[in-house]
Amino acid sequence: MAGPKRLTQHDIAKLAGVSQATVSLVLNGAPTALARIPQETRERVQHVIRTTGYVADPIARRMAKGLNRILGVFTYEPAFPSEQADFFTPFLLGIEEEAQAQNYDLLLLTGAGVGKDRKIFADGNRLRIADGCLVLGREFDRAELKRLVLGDYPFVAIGRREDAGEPVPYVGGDYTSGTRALVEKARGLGHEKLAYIGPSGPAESIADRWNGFSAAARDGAEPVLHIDAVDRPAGEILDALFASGATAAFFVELADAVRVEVAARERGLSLPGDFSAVVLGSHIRAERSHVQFTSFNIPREEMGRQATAMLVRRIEGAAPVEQILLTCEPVEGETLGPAKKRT
Amino acid sequence: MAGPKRLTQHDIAKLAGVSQATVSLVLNGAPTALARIPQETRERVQHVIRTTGYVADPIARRMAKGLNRILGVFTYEPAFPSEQADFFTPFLLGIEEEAQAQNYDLLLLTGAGVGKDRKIFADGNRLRIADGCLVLGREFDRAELKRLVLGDYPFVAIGRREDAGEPVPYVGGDYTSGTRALVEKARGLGHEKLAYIGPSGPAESIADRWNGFSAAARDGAEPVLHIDAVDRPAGEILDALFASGATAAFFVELADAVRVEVAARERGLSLPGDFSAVVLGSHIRAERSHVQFTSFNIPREEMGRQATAMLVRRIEGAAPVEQILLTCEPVEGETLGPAKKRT
DNA sequence: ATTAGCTGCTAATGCGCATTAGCAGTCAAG
DNA sequence: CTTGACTGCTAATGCGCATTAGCAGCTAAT
Repeated sequence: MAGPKRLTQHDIAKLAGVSQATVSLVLNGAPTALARIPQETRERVQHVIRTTGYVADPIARRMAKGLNRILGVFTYEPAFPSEQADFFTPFLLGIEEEAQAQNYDLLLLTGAGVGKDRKIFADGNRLRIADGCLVLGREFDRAELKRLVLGDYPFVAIGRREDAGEPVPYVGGDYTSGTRALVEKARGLGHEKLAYIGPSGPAESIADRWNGFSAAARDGAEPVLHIDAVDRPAGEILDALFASGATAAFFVELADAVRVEVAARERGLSLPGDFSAVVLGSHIRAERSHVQFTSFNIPREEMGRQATAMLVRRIEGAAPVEQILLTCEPVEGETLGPAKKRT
Repeated sequence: MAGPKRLTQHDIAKLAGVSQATVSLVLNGAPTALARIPQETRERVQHVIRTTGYVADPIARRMAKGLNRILGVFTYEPAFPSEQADFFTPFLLGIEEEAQAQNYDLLLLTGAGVGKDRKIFADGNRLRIADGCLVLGREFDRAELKRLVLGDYPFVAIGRREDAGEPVPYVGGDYTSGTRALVEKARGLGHEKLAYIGPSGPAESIADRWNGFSAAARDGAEPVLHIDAVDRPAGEILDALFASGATAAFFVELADAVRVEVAARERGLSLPGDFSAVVLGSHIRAERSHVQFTSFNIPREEMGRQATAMLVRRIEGAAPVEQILLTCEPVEGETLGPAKKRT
């Protein structure tokens, strides 16, 4: 059933003419213990290890000591499918980088459920193979999050998360401030009637954008339109936009902005001449559109890096819960201009 | 962080007034063993389990069973940095999908060396943490491959590999046939003088394309130009192309084809009117060019899936070495047309 | 000569579970 | 009243490792 059986420390011990305990000590004994094993013996053991390619079984290691220098990465959606890949890849890049720097390996938890129905705590919960775990995904299962928070397994979320019983450790992007800055910029350019186009789900990332928008809009500008449904035809959105008298439109999704821009162009309108458009987040694939939208940047790689560092801190030092929001720098772009006077 | 110590079967046993073994049996004993535990006892145990919320520690479980259900993924280049991401992502997608289906987790080996200097057997090598391993990358280190093949650690390469001491288990793309088909198609359109533009390294993927090209070209068409160096200016390549009298150019790298096409357009030439161009492989990011080149598709996702399945077979059943080449379907494109008569 | 201290190792134990051998009791058949 | 079969459970072991206690042999100091 099981393929060729693994080498064990016992095998190494026999080959080196020592005991299993000695092999373990050579491998990772405390300095005080190591000092009592002469150079000669250590080298003999090391040599056998090197020639056989022996590596300690992570499961056993974790069993005995509780740590194995492996970080789990759990994604609520499969990480690589092409629609998702562009979303997850930058995070993974940052994570991989930092993990390597900290000398941890990454265990990609494929989850038990198929496709969309992933659950952390599904069958036999393999989570604990790793020393700790990063959790990412657009939508979190609140019940699972709560269970995680209340448990004693170290984890860090990527993306801001509301308290779930207790505060959730996370590294997120400061969408609220990013959005507010853009709204203020628009106001500075004379925009007084603003449209908000995007979903309004319970997800924190969505809520933050909306909060930033409405907070900034309230004092100075006027939100005149809020289109929730995103599957509406671009032409319809455009119509609503003009009917409302808005001079600037804030899009949560780049895709919507692109669609609306295309529709506008077809009508002979241009941005930002006829109206301004702002996207609340960085473009995943900028090259798909030839328009460089005004927006803010989401520092995904940096989020991955910092989340990883935070997780390691929690694993190694039982650090207190931290919550970090990274600044989302504005992206100048070319779709936000002075407000056009309408009649 | 603070939490009561994890419950163990021992705790459950005490609460239910039975032994640890009984708890384990109730939880997942063989039917024959279960038959000997009366309903009443089972219910008592189940009740305690339910009220305490006990869940078996998956680590200990795997430890006892002897299987980790972890697949390693080793890449010869870091997988996520953006230049590489487009290359690796489709493979990873397939791998993740199949791993999930087979209920394995993925261990991404971040590699010891940073950047280009990755080695599988670098010391501190954590390869064997996993039950088996997938190896991918454009260029393999032959010495390492040999060591892998001769060892008894289950692995599967992605991409065809020459024997290295013994046959290498792999799942690759059939570039030879893919290339041959395209050459034959060109011949059918009247192309008799063909150019081959691309490197000719030792890598199997490169060799296969060249073999397919020269085999197909030999009977019917005539290879009249072979440009190895790829860093030459596009204009120069174009000059050489015309000087040779070739009516169709076969590019190994999409990037070269794009450059040459741009240069041609600048000279007022058009494809496939003035000459035909064929790319030997699928476009990683087609949208970067507005020209849809005639080429063949590399089924990267499927390669990932099948390689994963093959690896699982080897791990679980010690299956014999398999070598699979997947068909690379032609991509019609718009750059291959009838040969133009030259003077 | 005894003690104390050091060196170079190893035996033993436990992590939480799965699994097997087997014990004590009951009951029916011979 | 003995044997055998069956019932209802438990003790014991091992998975591969980390870790601790401690043993035997030696030297230096008292």
